[in-house]
Amino acid sequence: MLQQTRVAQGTSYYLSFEKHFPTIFDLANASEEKVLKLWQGLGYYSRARNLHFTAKHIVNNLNGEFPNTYKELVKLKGVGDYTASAIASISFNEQQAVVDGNVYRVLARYYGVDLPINSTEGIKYFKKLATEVMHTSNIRDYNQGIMEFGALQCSPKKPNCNTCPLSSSCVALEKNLVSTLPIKLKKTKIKKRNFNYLVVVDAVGNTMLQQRKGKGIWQNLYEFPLLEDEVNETNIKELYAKVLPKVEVKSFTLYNKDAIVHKLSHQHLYTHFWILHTNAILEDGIAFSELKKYPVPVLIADYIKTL
DNA sequence: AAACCGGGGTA
DNA sequence: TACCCAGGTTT
Repeated sequence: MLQQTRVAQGTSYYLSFEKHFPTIFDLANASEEKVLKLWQGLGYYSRARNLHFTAKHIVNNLNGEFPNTYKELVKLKGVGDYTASAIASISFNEQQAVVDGNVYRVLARYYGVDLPINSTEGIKYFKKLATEVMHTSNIRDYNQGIMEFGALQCSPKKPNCNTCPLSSSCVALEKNLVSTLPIKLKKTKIKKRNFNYLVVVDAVGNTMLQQRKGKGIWQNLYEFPLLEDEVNETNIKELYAKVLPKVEVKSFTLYNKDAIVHKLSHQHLYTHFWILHTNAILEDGIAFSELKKYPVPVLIADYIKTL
């Protein structure tokens, strides 16, 4: 749950999961829709699907017994090197060094390592370095300590070098490289997409949602029928049929003139909502008051709130 | 190796 | 605006 997510952001979700799923059996027996609903707003939804998959795997194939070694943990879907190391060391006292974003920063600065932390070579190098320098006498406290040190003392911006107990032997501080380390390879270019959501209102005031399938963002979450084209007041009358072939629409109303820009880490979504009134009665219509039961992206949840 | 996958906080 | 977050999986 905390992968690429601040503790402060994830805490309320953790408490919610703990309450709804007190045991791994409760999680395994839940529907994916319920798991995604409770995850709504946290992002990186594959984590929720992987968590759910792994809960079912442990219940059905591992006799409900949680793996207790790094080697077995890292086989679980959604569990990589960091998570396996964290669980193995903190929960089971196994000698495994964790390397999260904090540890990369502390090690890169203290030892003056300029290998990119997101390169294949860098990942391998830092794991080896972390393993060599770890304190084995109390691995669980050491691992949590170095992560906390990175979060509070050796922070990404404006680290507290003037009060740092390691300042006398920190290579980055000596060479004036604190602000340049760690080095990270450039991220990929952000793509722009045009989203046009069709909010149907039928004769009895119901609307409809569709579930996102296949690859791409927001897998298995719900949204209004989507047109990903350049849509305007004129061509909407033809284009809508691409997603709503069976619905006869009597009026098209653009809800927001200026695009709502929803920013993901790798995509910017320029979004328009269209209200489509129809005299028909939708077969799979949903009352607007029922929309809150469905797991939806923040973009959709924010729109529903404004209604 | 590079791309993909969210949302929010911070300087 | 740019960067980062108790990363992992897929292409």
